[in-house]
This record gives sequence, C-alpha cells and structure tokens, in this order.
Amino acid sequence: MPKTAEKPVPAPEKLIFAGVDLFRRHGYVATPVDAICAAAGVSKGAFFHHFASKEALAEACMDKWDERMAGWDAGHTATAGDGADAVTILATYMRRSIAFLADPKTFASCLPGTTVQEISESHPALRERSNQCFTKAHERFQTLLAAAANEKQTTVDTTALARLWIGTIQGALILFKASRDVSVIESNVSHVSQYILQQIGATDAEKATES
Amino acid sequence: MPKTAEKPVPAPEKLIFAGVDLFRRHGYVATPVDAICAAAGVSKGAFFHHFASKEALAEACMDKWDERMAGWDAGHTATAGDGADAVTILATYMRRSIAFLADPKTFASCLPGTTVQEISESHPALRERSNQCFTKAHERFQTLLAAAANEKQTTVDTTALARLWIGTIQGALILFKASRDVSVIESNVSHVSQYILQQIGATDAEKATES
DNA sequence: AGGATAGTACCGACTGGTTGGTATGTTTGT
DNA sequence: ACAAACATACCAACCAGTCGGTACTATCCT
Repeated sequence: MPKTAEKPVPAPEKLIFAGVDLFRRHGYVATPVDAICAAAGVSKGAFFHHFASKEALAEACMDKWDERMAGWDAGHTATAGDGADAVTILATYMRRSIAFLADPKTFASCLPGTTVQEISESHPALRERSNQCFTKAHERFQTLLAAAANEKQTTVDTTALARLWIGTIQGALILFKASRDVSVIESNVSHVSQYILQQIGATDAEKATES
Repeated sequence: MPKTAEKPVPAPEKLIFAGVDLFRRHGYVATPVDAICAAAGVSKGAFFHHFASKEALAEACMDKWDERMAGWDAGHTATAGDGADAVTILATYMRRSIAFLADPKTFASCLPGTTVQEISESHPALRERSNQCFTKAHERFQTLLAAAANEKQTTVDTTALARLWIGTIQGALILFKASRDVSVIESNVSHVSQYILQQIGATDAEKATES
C-alpha cells in the first residue's frame, strides 16, 4: 500500500460545511453550536479551538457561501461564453439561475438572506458580511448586464437593475419558505428577467433563448 | 373627576404591541418572553395567563400585523377611490406604498417576512400564519390589479403579478436590512410597479401619477 | 540516537447565565 | 364569595464558551 491517500477532511472545513447547512435551514440564532459539532462529527473542544466564537464560524460560512456562488457564476460564463453575444449570455444566465434556484436539492434558502434578517440589529459584523455577499453577487451580475447593454447601445442603470435581480431572488425565496410552492420562484424571477431584457433592449427572439 | 376616562389598555394588547415591535427588530427566536414582558410593562405571570406559549403570542402578533396592513390598504382605497379610474387607483397605491415602505419610522421590517425565514422548518403553525399574511396581502393587491386590467381590457395573470409585487417588497426589505440604504426599497419597488403598469397596458401618462 | 521541549489538534466534563414555562399566592371587579 | 387578572419565586433544560488534560508531531540539544 503505497500511500493510498484518504484525504482526512480538516475539522474547520467540516464545521463550515455543517454550519452553512444548518444556518440556512434553522437560522443563526436557533442553531446551537452543539448541533453543528454533531453534524460535522467534531467535538466542541475542536470547534472552539478553530473558531473564536459561533459568530466567527458564521462569518467563515458566509465567505464559503460567497465562494460557492462565485464558483457557480464562473462555471456558467465559462460554458456559455464561447462566441455567444452578451445579450444571449445574460438571457441564458438568468434562465439557468431560475432552474438553479427552484431546485430544492441545491437551493431553496440563501445563507446571507436568512441570516441578515435575524441579526441585522444585533451582530454588526455579520450584517456586514451578509451585505458583502450581496454586493459581490450584485457586481458579478452587473458585469453581464453592462456587457449586454453596451452591445445593444442602450443606456440603462445597471446598478439598479442588478439590485432588482438580487432583491427579486431574495423575495421569491421568502415567499417559497412561506408557501412551500416552488412555482413562486420560477414565476417571480422570470418576470423580472423579462423586464431586465426589455430594459436592455433585447428583441423578442433574444428573450426566448433555448434552455 | 367624573371618570375622565383613561382607558386602561388591557395586557394582551400591550403584549401584542410589544411583540410585534420586538419580533420585527430581533426576530422570533432571539426575542425572550421576558423582554416582551418588560417592554409591555407586564409581568410574566400575566403573559402566560393570556397566552399559552410564546408561539401563541407570535400567532396573535401575526393576526395583528395582517389587521394593520389591511387597515392601511383600506385607508388608501378610501382616499383615492372617489371617482378615479382603476388604473390611477393602482398607480397611486403603488406609489404610496413605496413611501410607506421606505419610511423607517413606520416600516423597514415586515413581521411575517422576518419570522418565516427562521421558523419555516421548525414551527409549522407559525409558518402557516405567515403564509396567510402574504396570501391576504396578495388578494387585496390582486383586486386592484384585476380592476385595472379589466378597465384596460387586457388579459394578464394577476396572480403572478400580485406575487411579484409582494415578493419584490420582501426582497427589497432584506437588501435594506443588509445595506441600511433605503434607496434600494424605492428603486426596486418602483421598477416593479412600472413593469406591472406596463403589463396592464397603462399609458405613460397614467404611469406618472401625481404623488 | 534519544531525551527534553514545545506547539498544535483535539477531547469532553463543567460553568454561569439564560430561557420557556410553572406553581403558588394576591389583588380586583362583580 | 368567586373567578378572572395579575404578581413573584422558582425550575429544569439549554446554551455559548472554558478549562484541564491527552495524543501526536516537530525541533533542538547533547
């Protein structure tokens, strides 16, 4: 047996993974440190060895979340970017986002969105992290938006439209959590994506890109 | 002193009032019963005399919230309803909603929206109440929408548009909580109100109603 | 080589404070 | 007198965070 590597996932990573999952499902306040440890298969001693506090773990989770979302965005543009025009890239990005958001397996709850509501007035550092997640996602989307607008020679407030996109997703997720009806996500987000394409000046043909 | 009436606000009402306020600001989980009692100036014994549990109070708060929102909606339509056409009523309703939502004194946090995120997976009864609040608000808005669509002889999915309206508000409030920037609310909600009016088939003149 | 030293990762019993809820008694309106 | 409306003291469970200790490895001194 010549070192048949069996990577021993380090405790911090296991804790972050479990934290993201539990915080998303039960919220920051309602998730006890013990539950995170149990889910990660790690002792409490190890937890506080690697993280100064529960809040510190939450911050790390937020970073992880942003990393994941950035990865998803990058993964998309890498696939669709080959030779396609900017409007098509934007349109397919939005269409794929809908499918991604509506899939209960991968999504159905946004970490910063869930967290910021509870801790907005009590944990300034965590609020700031949540805001950063939104800002980063905003910027990534705005890039696609600006390219499309430039291609169409239209002058639009890409900042406002990007905020609308992020906000629509957050709102749709809340309505989903209340109603348990995934169709809200699809309905709301696709309405807004139509509106955005229209503001950019896309033709009807461009709006209806293949999946 | 011939009974110079000084209505002795009953304890349940005081508790509901304080509950709505605290739950909105700190969330359901992070708000201790003691804090609600202190804010209401009521003893803990009185609390559990009137409410079976913390969850029962939260349900009552949710009802109170719905009542308030319904009152606001009714108050509006009573003012604007005199002889005005349905499209104008809808347009001014949405415009006034923006001002209402963006005013930190009266709003900046929605009780069912804040609550449902935390308790969606742990308190089914509370989740159902939150959903009811959304449904009721949805129905009230859909009425305005249907009247306007009927007036314009346009066929639109008023259910979808009403969900979009509610969702947009929820999303805008999350982004506001993260960024502390009220302009997100104004920006997002007015974009969607433009979209809705456009779907209804309103003229540009109708879209730009006086405040 | 090998023993002392030090640093890192980890364990789990424990602590001090908090929480939702209760038990028991007192006041108040009728 | 009797019940509803309160008040106070209390409890068991729970929670974030601590602390003394162990196992393992790396480094250094002789």
